[in-house]
Amino acid sequence: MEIGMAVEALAALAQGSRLSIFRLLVRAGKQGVAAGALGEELGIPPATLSFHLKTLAQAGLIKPRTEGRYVIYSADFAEMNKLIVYLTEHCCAGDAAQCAPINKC
Amino acid sequence: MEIGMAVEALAALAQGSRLSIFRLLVRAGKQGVAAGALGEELGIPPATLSFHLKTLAQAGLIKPRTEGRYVIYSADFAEMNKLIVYLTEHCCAGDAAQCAPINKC
DNA sequence: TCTACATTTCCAATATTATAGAAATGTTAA
DNA sequence: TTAACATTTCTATAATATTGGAAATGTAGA
Repeated sequence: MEIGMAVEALAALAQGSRLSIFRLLVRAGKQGVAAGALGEELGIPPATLSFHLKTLAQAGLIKPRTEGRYVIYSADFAEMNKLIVYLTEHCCAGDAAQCAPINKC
Repeated sequence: MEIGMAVEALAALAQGSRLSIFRLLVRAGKQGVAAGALGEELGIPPATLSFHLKTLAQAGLIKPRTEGRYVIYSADFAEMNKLIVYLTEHCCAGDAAQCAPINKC
């Protein structure tokens, strides 16, 4: 990952509604959740929701797929992991003893 | 971690200069780096640097300590790990088989 | 086709954030 | 105690992001 993409992903997550959307999708797993259900669950009006979903998708953190008239979004776990690696890499100049371990998802 | 702090930490990292500062401090480990050295290394003028360092410190991601007339900043690895846990927790509703593993720092 | 429904796009108002020069604060060494 | 240095605060300007109503687009079923 290069810095521009990392900044974009972090900016996408750095907003309350979007962070809630993303965490809900992380919890949901690969099967994903329809846009409408997200808006219902989180109390976000359609136009605002669409804006936030677009922002997260543009950042690569979530992926839409169409099923009939529904658009179903799911978290991109590989992209999430790339972001985490980007944040933590070269930690403590390689001296792992200085660093706390990170749990798996 | 609760959502307000997570948003604040992500917002702190969602900016090119600050992300570069943080990654440099992650690489440096516990010993940290003086403010001036960070500005020198990254080409950021003093007032701008101070603004960004304050933002990162306020978010809990870095900690300052004073040594003579230098202020030395270091990454807070525990806080970084809390943020990562917050992002990834409850992944795939507990079905770990769906999830890619996350590397240690 | 017509109607209902899901989602997105358009738009304008509002709020937040980044930038860096100049001045202020605090520390060290001569 | 004076001069040099490190860092922060003050300030104004410029740039960017958030919000949601209304209208548009696309899909499904009667």
